[in-house]
Amino acid sequence: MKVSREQATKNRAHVVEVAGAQFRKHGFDGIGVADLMQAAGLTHGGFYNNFASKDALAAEAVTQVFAETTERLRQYAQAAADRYAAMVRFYLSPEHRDSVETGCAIAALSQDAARGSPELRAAFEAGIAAYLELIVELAGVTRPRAMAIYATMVGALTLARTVTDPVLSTDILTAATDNLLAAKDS
Amino acid sequence: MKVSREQATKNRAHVVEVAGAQFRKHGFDGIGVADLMQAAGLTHGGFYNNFASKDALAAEAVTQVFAETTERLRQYAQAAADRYAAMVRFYLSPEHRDSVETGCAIAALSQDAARGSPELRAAFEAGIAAYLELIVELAGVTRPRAMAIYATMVGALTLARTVTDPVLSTDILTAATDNLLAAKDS
DNA sequence: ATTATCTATAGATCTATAGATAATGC
DNA sequence: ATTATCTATAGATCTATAGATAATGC
Repeated sequence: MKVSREQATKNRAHVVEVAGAQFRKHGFDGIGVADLMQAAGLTHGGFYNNFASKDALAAEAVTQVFAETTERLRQYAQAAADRYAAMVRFYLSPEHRDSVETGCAIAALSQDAARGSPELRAAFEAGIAAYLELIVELAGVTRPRAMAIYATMVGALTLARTVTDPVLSTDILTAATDNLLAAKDS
Repeated sequence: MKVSREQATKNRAHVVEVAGAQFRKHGFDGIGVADLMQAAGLTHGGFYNNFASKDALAAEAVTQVFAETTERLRQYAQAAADRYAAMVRFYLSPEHRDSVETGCAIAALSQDAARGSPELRAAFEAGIAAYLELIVELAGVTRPRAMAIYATMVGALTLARTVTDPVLSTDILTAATDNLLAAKDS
């Protein structure tokens, strides 16, 4: 049953990748180690050879998710004429709302993270800092303004995912988008 | 061990009250029925005479929390000269940030709620609708603008609670407050 | 020989229920 | 007699570990 060292490294990375999606989808407490490993095609016993604990995996998965999502957003926005508008529209799109498992870690997990371990919170804090840098860079705004923009995007996506009425949900996304685009530097 | 019907009614209400605080503090999955009942001064076996399930209690507690928090915000803002500014400053105060268990249900639990039962989500949806009405009333803004204001407040509070650096946390609250006050009707 | 992965399980949860108990309220 | 609350427990989780297995890589 043993695999090559190279394959083992790939397996480990795959567990982190799967965990990033599963945690966002189900929440940190909504998915167990055994189910995570099964989703990655492994048995749960092997987990602790690769990770010190479920919490350590969570911190690692969150770091990975931030790296992926900020890079994706950067690529997308940099190709657009109006980078600020592209960023806002991308973040507040119905597609992002309907794709929790591949979307923003903050919008999916930050409330649980705030109750989490120092390690987990540190991973989020680093991700938030990088995200703010990205907004400053893409939108050409001040750091305080980037904070307000980020807050509006996170809050709107969170609200849009909480309500069940599709009209209200879309209205929230549209309202936040319109307000952000109308007042870029306010 | 039996108590009067009157006392039983009080006990039930007390469980809902305690649950509202404990759920906000620990998350829906972070506190069990036995611990909730113990915090209310009862044993966990009696729980199911009063509630159909833990989820039913969650929906009831959330409804109660929204009623309390919106009423408190209304009272506070209506006594101020600038109701809009009072509302924003109240919501984005360090005191609110540091009082998860008595604060806004959305900022504490909405991400878990989005993964929850239809009953739970319905309780949140009604609370959100009432909150938007309150903002429209207090701030005298349009409904779309109320959505953007609410989104900014929820997102900023969520971010401020996620980071561990107290300076960054306060900066986020201040940035969101300043932006909202500078652009009330944008 | 080393080690990546497996099976199996310990120990500690959790939700929900069954049945006993004892005070209320007809 | 009714019923609010209690004790005790069933059954299903969950995290983490112990020890076995078998393929890699010296």
